[in-house]
Amino acid sequence: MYRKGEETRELIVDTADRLFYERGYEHTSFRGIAREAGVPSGNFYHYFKAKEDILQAVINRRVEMIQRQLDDWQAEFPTPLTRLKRFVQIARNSQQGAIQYGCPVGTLTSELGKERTHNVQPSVMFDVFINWLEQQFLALGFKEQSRNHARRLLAYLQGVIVVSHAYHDEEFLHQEADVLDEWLEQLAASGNT
Amino acid sequence: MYRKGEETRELIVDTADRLFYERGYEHTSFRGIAREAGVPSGNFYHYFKAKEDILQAVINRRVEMIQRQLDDWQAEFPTPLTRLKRFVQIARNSQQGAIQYGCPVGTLTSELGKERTHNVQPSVMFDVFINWLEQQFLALGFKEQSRNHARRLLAYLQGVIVVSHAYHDEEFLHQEADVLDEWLEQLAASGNT
DNA sequence: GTCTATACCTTGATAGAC
DNA sequence: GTCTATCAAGGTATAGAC
Repeated sequence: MYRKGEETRELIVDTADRLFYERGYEHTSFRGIAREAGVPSGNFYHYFKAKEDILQAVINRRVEMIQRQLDDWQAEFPTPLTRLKRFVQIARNSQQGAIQYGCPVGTLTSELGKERTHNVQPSVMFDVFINWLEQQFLALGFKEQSRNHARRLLAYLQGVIVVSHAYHDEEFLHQEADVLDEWLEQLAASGNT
Repeated sequence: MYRKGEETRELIVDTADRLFYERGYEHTSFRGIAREAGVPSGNFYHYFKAKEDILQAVINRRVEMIQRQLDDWQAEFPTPLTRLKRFVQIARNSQQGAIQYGCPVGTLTSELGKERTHNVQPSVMFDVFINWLEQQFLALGFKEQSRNHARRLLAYLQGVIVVSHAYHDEEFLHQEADVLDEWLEQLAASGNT
């Protein structure tokens, strides 16, 4: 049963999520979110008493969406290799966003990592990916190396997006996604034996 | 012949460089730089008429320092392979900074890449690295693939630093530096034949 | 729950005395 | 060249009428 209040709250988190991605956290103001969402800034503090609370809500929202996406892929793709390839496919699909704004998770994590004062843990977004990737490598037959493979795959993709974003270079993004696909196929072949 | 003014200007750029790294560009204020440098904020505008001018000065300074470093390595290490390995060594040496604040070049590039209004090009810092790395791969016998190898090496290292920074994990940084060293040795062996 | 008005602070930037 | 005083704008945050 949704009241008006819940809808307003969701609208605020939606808008904040988008603006944090497009402008960065520091560069996004309370008033900016309020303006963009069409919510009077005074009304804001009924839902979030500090800017950091919105940040936490945005991170929670992203974690949920990522987990939902990964669960869907788990059901949709039959083998670990096809699932891992679907993960790499993220880069190709989100090319517009990645080229223009970088990775939503990576850029926010990098930005917040500089601050020592706040209490949020942006790395939980990475955790969801790494845990899921680890499961795929375990299913491929890897043991204690699975987590390393998972982190390496995530790290490589992060680096590729950082460089592609810096140069606004779609071609490099696609090219390296192909390289990753090849690497996964070789790894899958060696892991099964 | 250095006047007092030149020294003050250098002090400002030094301080801004450090604070942009430790806090990020948006999170660093004019007054913050002035306070930290011990220069009255009013005096500031004698040297830089806008915040973006300091940013440009900091980027120029970093490009010069990177180029000087790479020139030194070019003279100090006799073979392309040892030079490439020295590049990877950056990650191991700068572990404290990389773990705490991320890569000075990567984080600034990611942050500024979101903004569409300013006129600075942070990717020039990447250019210096990529051009130098490309020369090393060319010297190893690679042809048109050299630039790709250079970008891939840089991208991988960027990604590793992003993940290490997110988790404050020195171990992953060292481990992946070892992996990169191995990759370089294999590549060098295949390139010479 | 909603919205206006506003308090209080810091920001980037300037004018002008020394 | 140096420094104080100050500006307008925008930041986070709050009080209180509806």
